[in-house]
Amino acid sequence: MDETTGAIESEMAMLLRLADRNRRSPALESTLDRSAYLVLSVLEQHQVANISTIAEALRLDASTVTRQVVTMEAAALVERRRDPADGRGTLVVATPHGIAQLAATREVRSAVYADVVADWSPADRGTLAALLHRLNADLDRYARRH
Amino acid sequence: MDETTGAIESEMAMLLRLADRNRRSPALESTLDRSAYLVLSVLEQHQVANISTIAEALRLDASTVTRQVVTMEAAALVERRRDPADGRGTLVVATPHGIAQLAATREVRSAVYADVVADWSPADRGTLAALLHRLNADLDRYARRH
DNA sequence: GTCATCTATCTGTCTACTACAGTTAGATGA
DNA sequence: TCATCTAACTGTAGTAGACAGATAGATGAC
Repeated sequence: MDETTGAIESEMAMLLRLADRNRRSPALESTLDRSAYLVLSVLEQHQVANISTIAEALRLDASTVTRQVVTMEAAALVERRRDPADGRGTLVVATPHGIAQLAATREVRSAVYADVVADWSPADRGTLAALLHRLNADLDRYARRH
Repeated sequence: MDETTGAIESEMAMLLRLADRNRRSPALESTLDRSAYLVLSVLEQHQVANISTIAEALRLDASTVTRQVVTMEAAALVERRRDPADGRGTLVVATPHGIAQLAATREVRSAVYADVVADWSPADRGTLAALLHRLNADLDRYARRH
């Protein structure tokens, strides 16, 4: 077990804590909560998706996605329709309101991170973004293998 | 709003999701959960700490720490005593069992991350650890300012 | 010394997020 | 056409956390 890996682990533990704390930052008040934000991000890429596609993209249990989508439908962020090609399936699409909320939330959240890394050099920010991207890919691979 | 900041934001959103998912990885079964792990990490540095010190270190509400510590006491991970210098205060110390569990949990969690970044170069791992450290410091500053 | 005020903790209550087990309705192949 | 498979949904439960209010102990001005 090398030093660096231990450091990554402990930084990650603290990062998760602090990022969770940030979730309740006043800046994010009246924006989408994380689950709706992620579901709409998936819909942005797929246009239309069924429950299992969303669950798979976010590594969530389908029952979790069902409930999130039901809540989001009540908030008029998405619409649900029966899949004409498969009567068991539910097709989910973002509403214009959902799309607008996604954009607004993304704006606010990005502004928060812009503030957090305000005095980083562009090069460091680029490196961070790249390493996080790679880390996500590897975490995803790990989750699939286990 | 520059591109890179937007990328950092979306990578962070996904990172939080995937890391949360990892929390339930079979590898972590029968190790400390995140809250106990973090509380014991704080105690490792302070030896003895009262509730507010722990809350402050982890940016948690004191009521949250109270409950975590009560739970941990029931699991024999910590002991609580009345502060002799201040009858309102509660001093918390790790038990030998708590210390052993912290070490074991750290081992397992580090091994998971070792697996995740297995094919990274040592240089890239070092860069990741350093940038995460810096990001944590800046998130912490952000949380304090807002 | 005593009282008003401050502070450390604890309790009550609530929310967000998620999983697992079990049910149901529709699809599908022998 | 029936056994089986599968997509989604419902019931239930657990973790992690906040905020508001209660309580008991500390402290400073007088």
